[in-house]
Amino acid sequence: MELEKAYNPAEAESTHYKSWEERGCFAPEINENPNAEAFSIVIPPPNVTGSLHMGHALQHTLMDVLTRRKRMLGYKTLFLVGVDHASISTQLMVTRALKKDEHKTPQDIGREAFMGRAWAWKNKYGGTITNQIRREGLSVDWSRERFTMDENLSKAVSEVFVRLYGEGWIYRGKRIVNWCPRDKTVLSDLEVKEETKKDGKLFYLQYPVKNSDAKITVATTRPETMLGDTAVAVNPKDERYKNLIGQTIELPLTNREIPIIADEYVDAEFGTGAVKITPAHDPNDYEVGLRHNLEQLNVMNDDATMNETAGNDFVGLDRYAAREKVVEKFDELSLLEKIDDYEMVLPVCERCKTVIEPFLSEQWFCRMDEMRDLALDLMKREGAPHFYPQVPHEKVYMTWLENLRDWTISRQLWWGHQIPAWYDENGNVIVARTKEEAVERAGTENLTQDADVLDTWFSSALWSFSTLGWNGETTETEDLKTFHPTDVLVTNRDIIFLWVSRMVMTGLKFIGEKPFEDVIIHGTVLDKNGQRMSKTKNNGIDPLDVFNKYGVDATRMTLADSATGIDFAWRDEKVESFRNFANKIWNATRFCLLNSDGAQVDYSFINPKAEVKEIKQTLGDELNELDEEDEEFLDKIKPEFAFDNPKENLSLADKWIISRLNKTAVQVNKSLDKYDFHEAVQTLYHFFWDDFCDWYIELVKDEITASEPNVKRDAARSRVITILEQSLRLLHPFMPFLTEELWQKLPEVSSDLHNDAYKNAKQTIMLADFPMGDAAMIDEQAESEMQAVIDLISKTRNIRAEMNIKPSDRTAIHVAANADLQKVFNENQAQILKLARASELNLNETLDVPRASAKAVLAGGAEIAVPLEGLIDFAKESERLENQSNKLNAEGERLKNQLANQGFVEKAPPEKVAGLQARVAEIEQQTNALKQNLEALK
RNA sequence: AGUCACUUAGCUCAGUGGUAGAGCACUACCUUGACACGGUAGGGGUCAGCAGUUCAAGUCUGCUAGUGACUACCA
Repeated sequence: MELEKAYNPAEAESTHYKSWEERGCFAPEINENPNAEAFSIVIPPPNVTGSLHMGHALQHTLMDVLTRRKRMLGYKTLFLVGVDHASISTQLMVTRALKKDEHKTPQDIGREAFMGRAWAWKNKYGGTITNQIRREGLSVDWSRERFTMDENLSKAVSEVFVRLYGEGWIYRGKRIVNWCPRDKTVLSDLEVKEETKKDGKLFYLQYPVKNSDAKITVATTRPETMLGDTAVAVNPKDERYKNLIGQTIELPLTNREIPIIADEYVDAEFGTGAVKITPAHDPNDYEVGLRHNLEQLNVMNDDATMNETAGNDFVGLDRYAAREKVVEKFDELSLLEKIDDYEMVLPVCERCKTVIEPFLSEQWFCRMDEMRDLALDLMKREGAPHFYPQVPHEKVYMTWLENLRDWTISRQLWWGHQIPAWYDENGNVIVARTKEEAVERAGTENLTQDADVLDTWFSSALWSFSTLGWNGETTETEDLKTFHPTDVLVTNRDIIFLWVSRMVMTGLKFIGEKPFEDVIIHGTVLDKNGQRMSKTKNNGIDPLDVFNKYGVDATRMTLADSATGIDFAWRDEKVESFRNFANKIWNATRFCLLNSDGAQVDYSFINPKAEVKEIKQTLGDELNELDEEDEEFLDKIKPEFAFDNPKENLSLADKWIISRLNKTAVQVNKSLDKYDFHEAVQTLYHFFWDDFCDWYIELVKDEITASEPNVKRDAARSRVITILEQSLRLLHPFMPFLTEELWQKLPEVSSDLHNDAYKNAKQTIMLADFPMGDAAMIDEQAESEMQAVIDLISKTRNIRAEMNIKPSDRTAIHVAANADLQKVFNENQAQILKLARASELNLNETLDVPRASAKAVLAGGAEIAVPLEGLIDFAKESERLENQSNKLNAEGERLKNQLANQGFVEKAPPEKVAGLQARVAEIEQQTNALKQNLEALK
């Protein structure tokens, strides 16, 4: 079988996902090992109205990398998927559609009909993001897909509400809240953002003092609220106003009289030092009002138009129109002192950017003091959840908890979980799980349910356990026992408060345990100019476009490579480089497959433990009780199985690549265990491209491309294809599609390489054993010998390049080296000749070459010379040697200075000093050699 | 205002005490039977600035400057 010349991602992406899903590979049930440890992760539920953006793609990639690796390692793995109901945005969309299609408002059709439309909308359009999740290749268990408004999850919401109410942690009250006049609902503090308004104005209004000619001037940015003023406040220490305290203001435009009061809250330095107090329309004024027993005059409707209380002149006007009119009237009355330009910051609705109106209304609140203590104690007690990176997130999280205020949980919407509270004819509240329960408790059928729904985050807060079956009634499901607490949460820092902290609190409160061990907070994907992506700036990058252009795997690699916890600017060039990497993997495999006749994938030559496993299976139980490392065990199996010692048949290149492979596997596992995705990607990239493609394949090329079949050739083919197979496994969590596509094309993988937990393992790489790497297979001697060979080849190539030797011209290489190195070079002569384009390799103790030679020094005291009669440019060669010499000298000087430092020699660790001394000796030897070579040119 | 992060090659970023790294871009050569989405060999950085701790600082401490984020307040 021959592969196409270049990797075409679309093909692989269109077939494998379906096949994985159909075979049930994503469900934990695929794991048939009854003793398997569990690994679980829940997706931060995206909005049902949403579509995939780069932040999702990043987050999802990281979760999938972790999940796929754990699954391959034999964990019983659950990656739970689902979306939340997004109360506000869904309601907005459905309302918009209703208006467009039927010219009706929600009120026109009523709550029940509206809910019908909303569900229909959800069923029709709500699948956008879930389909995109399939496109990303996420190995999520679709059989456990959840929605926050599922029956069971809704039941959990009611249960939690009822219990918290019962304990007095939920209450109803009239407070100043953040009101969005467009959505006509209250919002929590966290859903309010700030916007700077540069062209704001500060209005100075004069209020006449009763029975006096005096006027007191107040400064305000919102003159229309003066219609609801119920006092003017000054600082008690402010000498200017001391004698006015206790007097009365005749409030213009109204026929009301309001007192002048003293309150510490007033900053005498700001504005005029006198503040109008509007308790119903400002949170600070509200507090002042409570302290002084002031009336709360609400002058607005829920759409921010003025109501009757504002007076006949203003009723029905929008707040901004009312503002103009108030200012006009003050001007007419000559009570407008002045208008200053004033830059100010306005609170706006996070979703629709409408300016928030502080509004006095009756809402449901969740008390956070005791909830917060649960989370604080957990951190103090066991440092959980552990944030990655710990700095700065842990501190931010703790500080926020410490200053936490009560949470407004009701919303004036229909789409969502209707608050499980009923009112009887007398207005008594009955909080119950169901209407039946409420009726029973109230003793009457005549009950009205609270019209409001709960904040979407209230249900998201239960996500870690409601998704696993908890609903208050059922509290111990198999899934909860197996998968809770989840292992790790991957999310962005914007929702540490909105979601992470609340999940911790509810988890502790209702399950009695933390919802997750670790929390990975990833950075934000910025545009190429380092700006945040936003709809208003229209600088967003659609992950789907990137998938289409470069492939899903390349995108995943890019995101994983960038995941260091801090923000990063998106670069198309980077995806391009990983697209190239995917193509490199494709072509390396293509080459191996072109030379794969007679080859088999067999791990035994690189991992004796795999052999042991096979032997154990053959010999049966008697050996299973013995430790594999035990000498008795080894003695017992050796004579029975006189397998060749495979290591003795291996070339230096083989030993070297086996060592590199094991180092890579060890490193990748280590990196992923500490959630260092960047390190894992870099390790894999350089192993595959530099070690495997640039060196190993080149070193064994002649051997595996031999046209005549023979045992040696086929063994070499097996080795190269096995290394390749192992590499694909290591890459699979990052690049699932490409690796599956290629893995399917490899010769059959021997059975002992599969994971016992999965009966489907032979059909898919995603259920193959993930290579852990074996420290015993790391061969430092082979690595250093190979390094010498690489050094020899590279230096020769350098000479050839610098001297402009045509690629077709072969040159001789003379090497001076010690006996050990000579042996290494001699054994690898064929490869050296090929890769250095040399005609002959002369090995000696010393160099004896014509003057017309280019030379270089190697590590370990070796030197090389390339005779270039008629080709050498002596001036250029001098310059080249000079350059090398200068570089070495600079380093040597630096090190010698360090060694000359008494303090260094005395205080630095001895091995450091010895290392430096050795390096200095080598540099001296090499510079001497270079000097002699230079002399010889003259 | 407070808290925090960031500042390393032209660009995007790794690198937490011991000889400055990667990818892209750049230069030269190469259409060599896996790959031009490629190969080979190169050039390029007083690690924002200043001071300190240390035998030794890109790395630790303090200050300064710039950039960004978050929290609170803003009559």
